[in-house]
Amino acid sequence: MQRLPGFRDFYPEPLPTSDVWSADARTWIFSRWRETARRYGFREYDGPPLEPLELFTLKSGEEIVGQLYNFTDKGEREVAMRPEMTPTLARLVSDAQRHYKKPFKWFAIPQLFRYEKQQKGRLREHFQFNADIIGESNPGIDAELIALVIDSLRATGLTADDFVIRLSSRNAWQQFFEQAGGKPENAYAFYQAVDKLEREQPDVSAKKFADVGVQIDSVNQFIESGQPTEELQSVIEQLTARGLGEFVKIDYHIIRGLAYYTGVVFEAFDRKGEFRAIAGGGRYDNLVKLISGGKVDLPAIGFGMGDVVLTNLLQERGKLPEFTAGIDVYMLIEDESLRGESLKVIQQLRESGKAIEFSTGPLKSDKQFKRALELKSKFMVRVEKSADGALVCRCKNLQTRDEKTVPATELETWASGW
RNA sequence: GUGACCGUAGUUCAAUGGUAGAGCCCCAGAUUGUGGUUCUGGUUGUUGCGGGUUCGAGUCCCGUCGGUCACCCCA
Repeated sequence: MQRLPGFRDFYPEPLPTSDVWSADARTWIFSRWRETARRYGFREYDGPPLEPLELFTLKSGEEIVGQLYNFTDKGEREVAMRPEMTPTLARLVSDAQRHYKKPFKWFAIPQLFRYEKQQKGRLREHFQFNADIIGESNPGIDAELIALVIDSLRATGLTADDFVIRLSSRNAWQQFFEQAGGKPENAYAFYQAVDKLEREQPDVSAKKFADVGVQIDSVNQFIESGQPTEELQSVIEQLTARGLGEFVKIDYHIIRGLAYYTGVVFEAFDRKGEFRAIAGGGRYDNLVKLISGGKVDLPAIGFGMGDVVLTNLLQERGKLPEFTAGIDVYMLIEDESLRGESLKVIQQLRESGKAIEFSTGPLKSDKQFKRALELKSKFMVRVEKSADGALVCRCKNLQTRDEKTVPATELETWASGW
C-alpha cells in the first residue's frame, strides 16, 4: 500500500531510502524553533487540523477551494484540512484577545495541507513554524518579529553566508503606485504584476503594468533605487542595533501575493538562490477585523517558515547533525546466569537517566559487541563475578577503548561523572 | 488542472527485441578473540499495473498509477 502522493513517511535514522524523511531531523528542527521562540517570549498555541471550509473561503474567496483538501463530513458539514494557520489564529484572537495584554506573541507548528500537484520544495503537506505578534503597530514590533526569523534560522546553524531576508513594504509600493497615478481599484492587479516581475518575460510584465497605468521602467527604477522608507529604515536600524544588520536587505521585488498584507513584507532566501523562499511574512493590520466580522480590530504581523525547504537547505549545506539512538551504555550479557544481575544494573542506570540498550535474549558476544558499535554507544558494560564472588562491572569506553572495572554498587556514581 | 522526462531485488544500478544480473544491505556459518577485519553460503523480482504489436517485450506502442521538474497558484 503506497502513501498518498505529496505526503511523507518519517523514519528514524539512518534512513532506509532516499524518498522518506528523517523523523530525527524533524524533531531537531522543531526543537530549534521552539527554543528560539521561547527566547523571544513567544507562547505556543494550536488549533484543529480540520476546520469549517468557510473559515478559509471567508478570507481567500471561493477560488481557494480548488487548492484545499476539503470534503463533506458525516454531519453534512463542509470541512477542510487547514492550508494555513492565520485564519485559525484570527479566530483564537477574536474569541479571547481580552484575556491577553497587548501586544502578545504567539507561535505554532501546525501541519498544513494543500491539494496541489507536488514539486520541488512543495508537497501536499508540511509543517510550518508560524509566529505572530498581535496588537501593536510600531516598527519595533516588525523588527522584533524579523529578528525571530533570523535567529530561528541561525539556531539551525545557518549564517549570513547562507541566507538573507529580503525586506520590502506594501506601504512603499502603495506610495509609488499613487504617485504614478494608479487607481485604487487597480492596486491589487498592480501588486500581482510586481510579484511576478522576476519570473515573467519583460514584455508580459510591461503590458500588465501598462494596463494599470504604470510604466515598467519606473517600476524597475524604483526597485533598483532600493531606497528604504522611514518605516523600513526604522526596522533596519533596530536590527542593526542587535547586530543582525547583515541578514537583511531592502528588496522591492518582494511584495507577497496575498491581498491582505498592509505594511512591511519580507521573505527569507538562501544566498545561492537554489531554493524557494525559506520563510515569508508581513503585516496584516486588517485581517483580524475581517475574520472576526468586525468584532475585534487589532494590528498584527506574522510569518510562516516551512519544514520542507528548510530541511532541504540544511541537508544540502551539511548543517544537520548526525542522529543516533543516543545510547550511553550497551550492556553486554555474555553469561546468561548473570542476566538477572545485569537487568538490575540496567534498571538502575535507566532510572538515573541513562540510555541503555542490550539484547533481551541470548546472543553471541561478538554480535552484541557489533551491535554496541553500530548504535554508537558511549560505553559497553559487562557485569562479572570477581574471584571473591563480588559483582563488578567492566566498563569499556568504545571511543577511547579504555577499560575500567568498578564495583556494581558504585556504577551509578561512576556513571554520573559522564 | 496542463506539459516534459522517468518507473528493473529492500537499496544503488546493469541487461542490441532473444536464459533477468552485480555491488551494498539483511540472515546464517566460519575466522578474528582486549572483539569494528576477512571469508563462505543464503533469502529477495507478476521488470509499478493493465492492454496491444511480435515467433519472442524489461526493451516498441496505448492507457493507468506513482516519481521528478516546470507551469498555474501560492502557505
